Amino acid sequence: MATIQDVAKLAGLSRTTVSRVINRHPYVTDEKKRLVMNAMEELNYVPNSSARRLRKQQTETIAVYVPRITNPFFSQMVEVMGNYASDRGYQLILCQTSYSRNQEINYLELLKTKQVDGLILTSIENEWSSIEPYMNYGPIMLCNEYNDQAQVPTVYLDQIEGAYIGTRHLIEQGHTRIAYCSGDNHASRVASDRYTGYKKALEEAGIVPREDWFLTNAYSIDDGKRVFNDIAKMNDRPTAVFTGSDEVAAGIWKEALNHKWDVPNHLAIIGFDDQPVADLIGLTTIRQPIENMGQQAMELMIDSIQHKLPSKKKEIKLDFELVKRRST
Amino acid sequence: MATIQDVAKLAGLSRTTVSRVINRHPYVTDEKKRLVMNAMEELNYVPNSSARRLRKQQTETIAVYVPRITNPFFSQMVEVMGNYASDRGYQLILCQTSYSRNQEINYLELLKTKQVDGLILTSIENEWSSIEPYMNYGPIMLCNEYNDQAQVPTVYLDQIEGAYIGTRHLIEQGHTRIAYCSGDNHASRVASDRYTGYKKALEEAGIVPREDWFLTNAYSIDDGKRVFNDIAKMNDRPTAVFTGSDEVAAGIWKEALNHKWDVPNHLAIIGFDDQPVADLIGLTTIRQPIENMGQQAMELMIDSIQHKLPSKKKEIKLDFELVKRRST
DNA sequence: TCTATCTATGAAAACGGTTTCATGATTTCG
DNA sequence: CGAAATCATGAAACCGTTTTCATAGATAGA
Repeated sequence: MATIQDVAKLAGLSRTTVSRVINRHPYVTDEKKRLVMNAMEELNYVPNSSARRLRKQQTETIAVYVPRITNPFFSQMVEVMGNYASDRGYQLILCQTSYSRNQEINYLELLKTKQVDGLILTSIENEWSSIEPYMNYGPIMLCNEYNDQAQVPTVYLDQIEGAYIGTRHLIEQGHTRIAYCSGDNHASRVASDRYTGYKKALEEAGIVPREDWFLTNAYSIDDGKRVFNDIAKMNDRPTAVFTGSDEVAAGIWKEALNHKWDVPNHLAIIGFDDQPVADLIGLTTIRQPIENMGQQAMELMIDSIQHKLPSKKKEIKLDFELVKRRST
Repeated sequence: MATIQDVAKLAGLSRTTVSRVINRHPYVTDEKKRLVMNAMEELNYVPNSSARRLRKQQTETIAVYVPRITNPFFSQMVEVMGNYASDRGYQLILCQTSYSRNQEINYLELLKTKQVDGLILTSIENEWSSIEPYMNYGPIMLCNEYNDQAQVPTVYLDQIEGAYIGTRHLIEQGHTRIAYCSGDNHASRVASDRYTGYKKALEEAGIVPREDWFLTNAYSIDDGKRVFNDIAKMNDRPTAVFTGSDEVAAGIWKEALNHKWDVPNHLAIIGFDDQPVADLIGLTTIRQPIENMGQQAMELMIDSIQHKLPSKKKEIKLDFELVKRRST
């Protein structure tokens, strides 16, 4: 591999001048510039990025944390983030925490060892106090997830509102017996806020939330199937169910079909996210503006890296949209 | 940030000895080792990865190319690759080519500039001759995609066989009027081989493939919907359709339902991949062992980086499985 | 015309590690 | 007991850039 030294020699100039050409510094005559360009071309030279990183103390790489990339919500997020980063000359390192606290902490070392310039968390597994110390080593941002203690830029949706909209919709459809079904991540405000929004809608309508219709630990299609069976076994059943994701909703519906239940007449189901599958099967759902979120977060991150902005709380709140289909 | 020099000073030793401790070299007394450990602890020291990369000439990072991460086939692939890489201490850089030749070439520079130790291609947009020169800069591997000219390790499935199995299944169900529907990437053998397999099954059964039932450019759910409408408009219609992905199949089915067609009686549909959505909607499909492929590819890649194996053709062929559901 | 500023270039330092080489102490072995 | 091998450590070179500093010529302003 040719080095900058080789180029300098061939061009009959110093390393410094070659470097100036590469980095588009002023004060290089056109003639020398041409000499350097030709030499680079001839040697098929490209600057070594490790050396560059070391000297410039920056990596042009950003880490994005997701629980699992196979979750369509997160893969959509990563898609837009990756494309936007690429447009601005940044690489994206994918960190899958697999819902594991340890894995999350492991990956945080990336920032400390200067393998990335900054990181974007789309979910949090640990208490914020475990994450905060890493803020010394580079910018950290939240996207989707949010946290009261975190003094960092945050692009998010008001999940209270999202759940409220969904639950209200069910109430407007005439339901009063509405179950609630979600994942439960204690370090995450997303889950608790949704429950708050759900209760708010119920209470406004004079309905008392029932403990036995509070179903947790549901993330996947399979979890949805299990949830359906739990509901089917109840003596006193709900007529509608609010879910925390389209996958779970799809699982419930699928299993309901297996048991010859009619959706929405025997059970109305509302999903969350508006993933492609929701349109496919006709699921009413609450759309999250994923593209918008992902792009804004990445934009903010790159800006704060490039302008070395001090980290501070800055909230960007986006809006939900109810998408009515035939499951409600 | 503390450097190795700071640690050395605090421990009263040389940089060399500190480096030895970090890298678990032999020939360091337990006492000095302890001194170094304490100093590192006290200074909250971690080695700077850029410096390390520069000196060791390796990055412990691998690039994975996919067309789009939102395609569930590829997100599953990336999930297992990412997890396996992480287990072995490697990072994964995600490169989305967006089906663009330019974008693919852009990303290839990553290898040349030594930002990654190697790269795994799950699809190819350019002619192999455009990619080959980059083999000088580090190991390249194929996973899923394959190419006759590429003298590189390849983990793949025999797509002729996959399409053959699917088409045979349709024939065994009594169909003789079978349409073919897929994407069309000319640089990829996946597409052409599938068509070969399809024709092989037809010809064995004495059926002549029909040009007007050869439908291309189908990748997404929306494409599937379009394809259905194309079929519906035909005067002389097929009774079954072979598709190149579960998404496309799902789109066809969805649109068929909209038009009150009965699947499989009016139109039998077979998908490809066996993604979660296939189980959800009851789609017959051809399962690809994605986890297995991804893991084997990543394993091969890391081994060849660590043992500096010379790049050569080495084919690992895995098998398909037909999953029968109610769409056929 | 003289000085201040701007332009153009290169030598050397710096980034923060790892590896090579040299050296002395200690152990092993014939 | 002497030579060879092994153990333990540090100085210095090295990885390949960018940045700082120094220098000199050209230009502008007074």
